[in-house]
Amino acid sequence: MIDLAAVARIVVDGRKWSVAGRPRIKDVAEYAGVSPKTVSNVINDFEHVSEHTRAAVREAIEALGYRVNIAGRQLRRGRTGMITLAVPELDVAYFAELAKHVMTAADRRGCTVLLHQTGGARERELAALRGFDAQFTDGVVLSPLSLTPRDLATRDTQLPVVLLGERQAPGGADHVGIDNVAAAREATEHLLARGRRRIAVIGGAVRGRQGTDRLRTKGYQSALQAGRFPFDPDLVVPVDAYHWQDGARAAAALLDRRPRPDAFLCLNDHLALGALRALHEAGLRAPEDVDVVGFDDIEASRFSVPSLTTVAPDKPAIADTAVSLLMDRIDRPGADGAADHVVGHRLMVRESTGGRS
Amino acid sequence: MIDLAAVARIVVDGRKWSVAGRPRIKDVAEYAGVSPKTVSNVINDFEHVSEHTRAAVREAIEALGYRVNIAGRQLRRGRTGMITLAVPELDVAYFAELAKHVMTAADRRGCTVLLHQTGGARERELAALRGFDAQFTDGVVLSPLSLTPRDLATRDTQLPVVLLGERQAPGGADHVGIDNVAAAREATEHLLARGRRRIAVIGGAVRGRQGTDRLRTKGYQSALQAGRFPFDPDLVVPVDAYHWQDGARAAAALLDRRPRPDAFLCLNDHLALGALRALHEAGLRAPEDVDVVGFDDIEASRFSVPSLTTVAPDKPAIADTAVSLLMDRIDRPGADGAADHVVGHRLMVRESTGGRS
DNA sequence: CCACGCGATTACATCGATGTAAATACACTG
DNA sequence: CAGTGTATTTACATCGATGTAATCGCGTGG
Repeated sequence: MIDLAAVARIVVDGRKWSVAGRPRIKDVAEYAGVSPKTVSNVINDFEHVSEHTRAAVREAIEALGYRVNIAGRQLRRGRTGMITLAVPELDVAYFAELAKHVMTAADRRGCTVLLHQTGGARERELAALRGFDAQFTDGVVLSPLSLTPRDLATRDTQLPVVLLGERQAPGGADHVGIDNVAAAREATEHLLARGRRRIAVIGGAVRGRQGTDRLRTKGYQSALQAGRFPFDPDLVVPVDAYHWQDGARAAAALLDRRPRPDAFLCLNDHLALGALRALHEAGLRAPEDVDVVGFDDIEASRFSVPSLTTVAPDKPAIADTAVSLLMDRIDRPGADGAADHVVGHRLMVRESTGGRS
Repeated sequence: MIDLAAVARIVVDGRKWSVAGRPRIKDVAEYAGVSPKTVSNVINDFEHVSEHTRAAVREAIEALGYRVNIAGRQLRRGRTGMITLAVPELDVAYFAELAKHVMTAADRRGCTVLLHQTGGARERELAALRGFDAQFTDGVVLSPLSLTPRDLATRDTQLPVVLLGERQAPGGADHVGIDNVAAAREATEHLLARGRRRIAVIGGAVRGRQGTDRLRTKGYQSALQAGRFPFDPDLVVPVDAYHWQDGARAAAALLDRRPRPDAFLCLNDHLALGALRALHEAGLRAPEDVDVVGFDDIEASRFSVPSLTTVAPDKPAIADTAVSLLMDRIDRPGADGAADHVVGHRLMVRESTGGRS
């Protein structure tokens, strides 16, 4: 095959241009009457460049509409200015909202986000730790579901990683999340305070997953214990996934039990919204018959009928902290041990547990 | 500064490795006892490589855990294997679901998706057309809100682009979408068949935006016209954005009118779900008091209370068609005029207009 | 007046992969 | 066995940007 780049170079306005129609650093250099390196120096704010030359180069850049070729820079520098965000599923609203915040945070720091879905599969999470074959990325923010602490311990430590969700292996990698135990405890205490005594946990301890479910279940137990209420393991029901339908199914099954549970602590909002739906189909209502609480404070929870009481993690803070931790790692590779950041959360009391809005 | 690459090269198992800890094509070549180019030939399935050499190279790749450096390849080939998907907002469920499908479709074709949010701002949509400065991407799938046909006409045609949503400029760029006029007409006819006569359009003709709203409003009018019902422009209410709260606000205002509208045709599901919420707050119910219809068939619409009648576009088909069109453009740059693909849609009748599920 | 120092600029090599063209190996014909 | 043709393999240049080290120019102190 022919060398496209060489052949397709065409002459425009007396100058040569590459195929893509983009001027190269060399073109700018010629236009400005300096060497390519000097142009590079101007671009990268090297200090020893005279004001005069700097102006000339800036003008040339402007005139030609030059932009650095990232592939070239990356090849030379080993950096791309791109980070990867890997979440289980984008159509889980929490992750979509989180992604939005991460992209905003990254934008602010002048870097681009590559988004990946893992589907919660261990294989794909491991791929994320490797940078997805495409080592096009300087670092990874990963929200794992199936990763084991061992996976983390044996990972290639060359690629900076920040984990979201449950803290996996202490010291294994930087981590950002809320205090899930405390959050679940508060939610449970809220239900207990409202007189609920048969509180079911929907989404507790998902099979084969190392998510936040264990921590939240722990917080639930701790609230019961603190109030000297009995813990009934049968009330902790696992689900296959964190979607509406899983919540609806689990709730429907629970509503058939006698005595009937009087509250659902759902480990995310989708499950909770599904549970609301199941209540509706069973001819029951929240909060009159059953209280429902969720986690994540996705936008839908504010507008459902009834609106949903939920634990609101500080999503902007999670995103911001994660990105900033990651950038630190990228800038200083051999830095000291892993950090563990806890961001705030808040229980939003809404109609599904007797709130007003 | 020192040359990191040169200095940090360390010896492992008797071989040299680059800083990133990754073997290069040269390392594989040495290990296999062939030239770098031969390794490249194996990687790229060049036909004239003997079975024997091929096996040896494969083994070397395996043994060293080699992976191609995309920056190097991109620099040489001018291709990244990455495409950009630019949508207004990820936390609008429709776009999140669409993104999921686009990523799946791209994955299937062995390419990676860079995701961008435009916020619907013209500036950022234009940036998308340019490949976001980062010319890291081979092509762009863009779901525009504010772009004018003129923007399209004057765009740099070097970068392949596929548009989603409303067809902008015929011939300006490839386009994929549903037949919005027909879809809105069907939805309206459904409401008319149920005896509704004062059908309000929530989200009609958003200010300064060139979205699908105009087409859908047109379909609404055409249904009225076909049934010889009068068209009342006051029933078409614009919104600021396509979020729950906008739908809730618009619906609340409409419910105060006398005579009260007896149906809401909402131009997306979020607006519709917000409208359901407003009904609830006004002590009214769907479908008893007011019918509600949405667009997009997001997952939430199947689980809301009541569940939402909505127009379901064939999202997998949209994503698949868009990606495949884009890949075609990328493979054959100078190809003929722009294509215009219409994919299917279907009215999902649910509880909010008297359906059963 | 020259050596010296310092800031500004440039030549050159390099990052990793691959297209081109040339070289080599190999088989087969006459 | 020379000659021709085909199948494999390789040398080399190149994509664009930048680190290193060398060079250039100019002012200053001895």
